[in-house]
Amino acid sequence: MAKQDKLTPRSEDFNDWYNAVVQKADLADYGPVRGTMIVKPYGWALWENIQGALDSRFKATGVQNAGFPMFIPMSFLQKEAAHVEGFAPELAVVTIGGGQELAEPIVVRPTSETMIGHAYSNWIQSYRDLPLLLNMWNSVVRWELRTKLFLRTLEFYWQEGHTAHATAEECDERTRMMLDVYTDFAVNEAAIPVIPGVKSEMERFAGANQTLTIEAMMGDGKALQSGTSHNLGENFAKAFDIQYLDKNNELQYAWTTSWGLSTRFIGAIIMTHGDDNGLIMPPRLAPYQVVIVPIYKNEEEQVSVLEATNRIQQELVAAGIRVKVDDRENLSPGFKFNDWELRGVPARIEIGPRDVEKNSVALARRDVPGREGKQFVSQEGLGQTVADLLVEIQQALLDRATKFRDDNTHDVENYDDFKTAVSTGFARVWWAGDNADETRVKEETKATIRCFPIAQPGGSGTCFYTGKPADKIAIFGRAY
RNA sequence: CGGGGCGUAGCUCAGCUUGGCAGAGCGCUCGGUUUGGGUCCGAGAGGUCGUCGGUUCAAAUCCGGCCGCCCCGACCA
Repeated sequence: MAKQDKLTPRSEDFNDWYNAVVQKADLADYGPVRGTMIVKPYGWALWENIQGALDSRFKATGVQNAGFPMFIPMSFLQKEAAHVEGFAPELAVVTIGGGQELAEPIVVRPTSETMIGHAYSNWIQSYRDLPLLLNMWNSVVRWELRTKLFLRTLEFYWQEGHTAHATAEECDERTRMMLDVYTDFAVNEAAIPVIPGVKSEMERFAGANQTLTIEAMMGDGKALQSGTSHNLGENFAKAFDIQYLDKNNELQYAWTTSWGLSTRFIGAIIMTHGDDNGLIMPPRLAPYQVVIVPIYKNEEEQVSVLEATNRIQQELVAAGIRVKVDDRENLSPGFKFNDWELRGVPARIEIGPRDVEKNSVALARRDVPGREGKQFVSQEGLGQTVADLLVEIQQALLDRATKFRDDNTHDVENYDDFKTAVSTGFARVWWAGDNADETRVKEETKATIRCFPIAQPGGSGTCFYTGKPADKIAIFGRAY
């Protein structure tokens, strides 16, 4: 195996790097229908860890999981004007069932607000029925024209939460609460320093009064919307007649929210942390946190090395660490090192005859390549040593990503500087433009308002584009 | 849907200009060898050359239709 084709360096062709890494790291493959994706076990394991981290957070806020049909009557979509207008171009529609032409076409859900609206209008009669807090883990279908593994496929996996409330205040609070959940998850589980903020009117979800988002910067400086939380106001309640009697026996419309995070987030992890050697998984979400590579020349060494390997594996498992032992025959250790680096396993333990003799192991960290990242440590207390290292790696990834984002985010005051800024990253600007201005900026620079950050500096300034007085700052960037 | 590129082994591709036995590297299987940063040797398996038609004694190769995929644009979690 003299030379196996290497990854295209990220700096050379980020897109090519991404496509190669997704497939070579065994996360996913293309499905037979254009734009569809097969998620492979390693990729799905990552998704399961994402699900676990989110699900427990949802439940901690009182949310329960449920399942709803993937088939939605076409007429449901049409009940909310903005909603149908937004989704009509990308619907998959079933017109034949069981060999018979259907009386009414059935839509494969692109999202479930309408199905939820239907159910909630039946379930909600009284203020005592509120709040109603449900979530579902499912897949949805949107007929996208241009697709890319994890980032945009015809079908994708996600969770969609749907809540109904008695008051506008509670609704608002829940919208914000779920944004905070996503932010906490992204920062503390995925080590991705997202910017929580408010979407502009143009980027708002079809049918929402307000869309909140977490925006992340990828390794090429482009933005990725990584999770969203929508305040739907009374829009869907009015369209689906979700009404309840309040304490004064007066009929009121409910206030609803919806919020989602998809397998797109896997793309965010890949593009935030990966390097020229492949993936780097954040330890808290990594399917395998440590890989052990045993090294031996002959049978005698094999026996003692594997004995030590098993013992160490058990100790690490007992310490709550997710461990993979690579006992594949006929593959050299060097090959395995590269292989697991490509797959992004955060830490690697090498055990050879010399280690058995000296009661040590070689411990390498994925985020620091080469010799610098490798150290020889005692087998004594290895569980704790590794656990500590994983915490350190998690923090280092967050620090590095934060620095990268900050280094590539620029405060600008004029259009020329703006264009320079968005060619490599984000521009942070005072903004007082309208939709037409935003459209023009997009046409001229490909950059859009990613969000108005929740954390506003206060005060006021001058809009870089219109020259008008502005009271809020916006983050602009080119987006996936 | 507009512009460009491409369909040959599981993957990456050569062969096509000038028609004449279906190829290489990687991967896979078997045997041996090796193993502390992408081991080496040997033997194998594997293809209706996207598809339909045309030209020809003869088509992966020339001509036409269709289908599909990739990249760039418009649309998007």
